[in-house]
Amino acid sequence: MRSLVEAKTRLRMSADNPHIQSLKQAGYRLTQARLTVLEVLEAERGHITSADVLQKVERINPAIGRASVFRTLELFTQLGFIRPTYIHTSATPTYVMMHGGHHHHVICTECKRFFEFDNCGMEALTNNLQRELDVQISGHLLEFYGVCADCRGPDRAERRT
Amino acid sequence: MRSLVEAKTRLRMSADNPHIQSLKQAGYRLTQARLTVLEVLEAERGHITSADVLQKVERINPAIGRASVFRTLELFTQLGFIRPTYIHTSATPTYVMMHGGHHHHVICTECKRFFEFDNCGMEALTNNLQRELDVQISGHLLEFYGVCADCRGPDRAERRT
DNA sequence: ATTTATGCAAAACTTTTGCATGGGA
DNA sequence: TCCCATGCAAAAGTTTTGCATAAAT
Repeated sequence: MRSLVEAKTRLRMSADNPHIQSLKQAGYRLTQARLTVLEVLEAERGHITSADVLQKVERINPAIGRASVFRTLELFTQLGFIRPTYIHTSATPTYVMMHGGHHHHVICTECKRFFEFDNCGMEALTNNLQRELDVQISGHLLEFYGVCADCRGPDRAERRT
Repeated sequence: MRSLVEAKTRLRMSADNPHIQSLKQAGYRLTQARLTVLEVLEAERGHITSADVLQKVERINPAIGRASVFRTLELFTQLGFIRPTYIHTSATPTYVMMHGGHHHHVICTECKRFFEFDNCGMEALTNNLQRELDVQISGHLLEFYGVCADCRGPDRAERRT
């Protein structure tokens, strides 16, 4: 009881949080597991592996079980809050926050660092696809792959590693 | 020996296959494991889980081991032939072929069917990102999420499931 | 009060590793 | 011939399940 209020408080009042609103509207209960996972995701700005979520959730509230964390990640994925993507390994995905339903980044294939960006200019394409495929589109993920300046070397030489 | 020739034959002569060329140029050997995984990926048009690759490879050549299949999937990912993406479950990724370094699809979040498309119009954005972030970009993945016509119901009613 | 969601712990999978050996160049 | 890549089998992780109980509405 008291912890639940605390969790809500850490999320800066449920009324202000759009994800909490969505959860409620979809008929899901505001539980500690869900609020804590949400808190962790928002604190990380949404780039985090399941293992990290697990670890951080446990740190905040050791009473929350592993299974609930996985169930929550799946629920949040279904609701479109987050999207799993494979960055470091194919064994476990990295979850990214889908702010406003979309997310864009450039991943360096060498060092795995990533750079987020806005202004993807997908509005026209979204509209075209909706019309042509008759699909009601709610969001998208756009990722670019490349090699960052650091990994290409300090002298910009295009050396092969 | 003989099987290797057979594997190459099934891939319609190595000389014609751009992936085989890339493998060679990068200094990797053309082994049965690699050629067979490539064959499976190309036959599936590149949408396939690791479990499916494992199964199909074993059907073609039972002598190829599990570990080699995973090692090959990782290698192909590094080389940019394929990209792991999350479609059905978080337990295992689905690999998509990155033809020409890129891939685009729309996934129905209800039935998980997907629709591929071309003409993403990413050239301008790619150039901008290369300049602004100083990253040498080699490819991209663009996925849209939505609900397809079938899942929205036959009468186009926007019913909630 | 009613259910939904949970925690637990085991089971079920998936992926990775280490090392001797085979096969490609 | 050389040494990269493999197969094997075990180890290491990760995710899921079943069920009694807690807790959110």
